[in-house]
Amino acid sequence: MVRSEKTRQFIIEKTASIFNKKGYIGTYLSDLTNATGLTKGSIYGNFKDKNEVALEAFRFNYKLQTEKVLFLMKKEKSADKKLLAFLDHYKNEYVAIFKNGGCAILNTAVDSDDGNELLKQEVIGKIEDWVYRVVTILEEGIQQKELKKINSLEYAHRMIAQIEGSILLSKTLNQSDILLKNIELLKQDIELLKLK
Amino acid sequence: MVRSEKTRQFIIEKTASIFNKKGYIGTYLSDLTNATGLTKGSIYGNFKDKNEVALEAFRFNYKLQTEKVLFLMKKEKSADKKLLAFLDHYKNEYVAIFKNGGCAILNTAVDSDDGNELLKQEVIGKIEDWVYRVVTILEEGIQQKELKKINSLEYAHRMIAQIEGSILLSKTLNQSDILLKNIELLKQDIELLKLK
DNA sequence: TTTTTGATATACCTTACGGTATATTTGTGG
DNA sequence: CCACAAATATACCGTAAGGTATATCAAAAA
Repeated sequence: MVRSEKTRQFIIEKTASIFNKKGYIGTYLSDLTNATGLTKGSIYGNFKDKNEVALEAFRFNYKLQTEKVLFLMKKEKSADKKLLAFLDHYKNEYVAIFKNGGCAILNTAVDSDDGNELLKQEVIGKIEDWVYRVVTILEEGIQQKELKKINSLEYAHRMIAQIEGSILLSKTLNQSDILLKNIELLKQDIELLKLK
Repeated sequence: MVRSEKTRQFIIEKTASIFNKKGYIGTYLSDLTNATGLTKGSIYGNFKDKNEVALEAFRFNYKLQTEKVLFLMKKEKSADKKLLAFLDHYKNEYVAIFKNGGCAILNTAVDSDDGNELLKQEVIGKIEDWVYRVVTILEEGIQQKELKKINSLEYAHRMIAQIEGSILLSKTLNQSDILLKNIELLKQDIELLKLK
């Protein structure tokens, strides 16, 4: 019981970045055995199929990227501080994110857009979570008279789009300043949202 | 001479959207033969390998997406009109783009980020072209006293990031209004740039 | 019309993919 | 410390991937 759960976790940890870099089809079982040092038998003893590994790998990558920032955001009390903490996260963590293959949501969304329906639904859910989280912060900020009245859903969509697009450009062109500058601009936007 | 060029073009046309949807590794030779009705022998008589087909397919997809809008932009004289025409393009063509598998730059950038170096260099070049084009329009507009003075490279990066991110969100969530709204916001930004 | 050349199809090769049945090993409760 | 259950490794399967050598066919030149 304990042993199998450990191996399962071990496999996920060791293969998550590979899935993020090479995608579902591009990651072969041989990649999984090489990365873990385990055999196919062992992997299939812990997972139903490659799809299940890929799904858990995505969940792991997502958690890896969000756990820290969610903690930091919870510590902040005001809406603007929460949002600024969120944006700062990319400034502080983009090197690690890039080393891990880039934003898991971006990669998996594109990768699963044709074909892997399970993975696609999972990534849709995560994006919706993300949008919901930003919207909630904005709404609370508006209600607390901390922020100007805006359409918070539209604002969230725009912000997230800009972040994802910036990651794409920065990573592809290998120019981290694009991401850093755009994050800075988003932070300025937040400042302009503040009431007092 | 003429015949082979025709077949080559035929193969590219028939397979371009498949590559855009399924990616390089995910598109099999069987997809190519099925889509064209030709045999592997015929395909390999016209292309060195799958990589070459993928490269030409990307070039075709890129051209398909940009040819029309470049023509429309050239017709406009002022910088702001050129940029608005460019933005309107997404409003008018997103259905066709989505049907073709989405933005070829976005898909190919993510797809080739690990592994396919040739394709990656090609997509980098196209993004740089795109950035350069926007920067040139902005610079000319500034020089002609049509637009306010801004850092045109940063402006271009932000604009492109927002477009790509919006396409990603819209396509993944199947909510075209996200793209449409963000294009509208970008158009408003352009209006604010105008001196007149 | 025949010849020749370029284009396409056929048949085949090697490799390795995802997956599974079975044997072996390892850790743990009695 | 032994027996048993759970976990891992071994050995194998069918399929299809990318690619190629060769045969056939079609079109244009002689």
